[in-house]
Amino acid sequence: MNVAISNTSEKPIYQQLFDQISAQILTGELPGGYPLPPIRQAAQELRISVITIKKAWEELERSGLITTTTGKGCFVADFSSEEMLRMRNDMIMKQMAGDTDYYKSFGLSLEEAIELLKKVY
Amino acid sequence: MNVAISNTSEKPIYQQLFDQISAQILTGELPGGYPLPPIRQAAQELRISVITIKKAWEELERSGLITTTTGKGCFVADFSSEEMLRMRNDMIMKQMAGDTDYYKSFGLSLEEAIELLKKVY
DNA sequence: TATATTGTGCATACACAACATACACAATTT
DNA sequence: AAATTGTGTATGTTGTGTATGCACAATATA
Repeated sequence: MNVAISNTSEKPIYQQLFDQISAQILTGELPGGYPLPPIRQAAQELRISVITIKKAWEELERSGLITTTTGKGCFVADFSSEEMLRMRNDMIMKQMAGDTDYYKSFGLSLEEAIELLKKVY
Repeated sequence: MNVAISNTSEKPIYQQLFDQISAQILTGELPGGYPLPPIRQAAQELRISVITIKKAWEELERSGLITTTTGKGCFVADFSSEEMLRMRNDMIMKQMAGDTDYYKSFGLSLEEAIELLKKVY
């Protein structure tokens, strides 16, 4: 497991975990069937509580990205390349829709948004 | 004052106020010298507490967008068109930088980002 | 100077993130 | 079959930050 959490971030730790792992799953970095580390081990490695790990894992399962079985563990779900690409773009566009609301409130046009995007990307 | 607050939003009320009013100032919708409504009046209109208004106004002053004087009121600061445009783009780009971090975590390229942006804008 | 109007400060209620610990279930070993 | 180990789960507690009401201080104006 390769994640980095920031205690100074304004985002909750469990959401940081969810964001990073869901990205790794949908980019294929974590293949289908891959076993996530046991929550105790993950908690110890990241120096955080078991419950915070569990909350992140819960969100991942709710999104259908992993399957979890008591006594066995948590495993990355299986997807085709097409499914993964579609899910990735869906997640990004959903986020983007909220982001652009903010830009639009300043009267920013699509062309201006693209220009600024090129600058910061 | 023309603002709409959502109690179901995940964003704090004071931040919703800050976002909307700062946008109205930097787009020229609220001209320099324009008097913001007294916090009591604003609180009554929006059905929220005086303190929440005050917190939003505080952030606006901290950003240099308004000046506030006890006993007198709060007034929109004076800016040239160039200053306003620059401040607007700065605020948007600052926000955009955080937004793109999320996109990049999915391995999204600039070209892909622009394509998706066109779809959702 | 008196009075009304404005912003400010303080103590509190509430929601949620994060925590330590104890529990229940499943797989493996003996 | 029973014990043991490993897994996720549930309970209760603490801390941080949003939002609140009410009393106070400073300013404007008559």
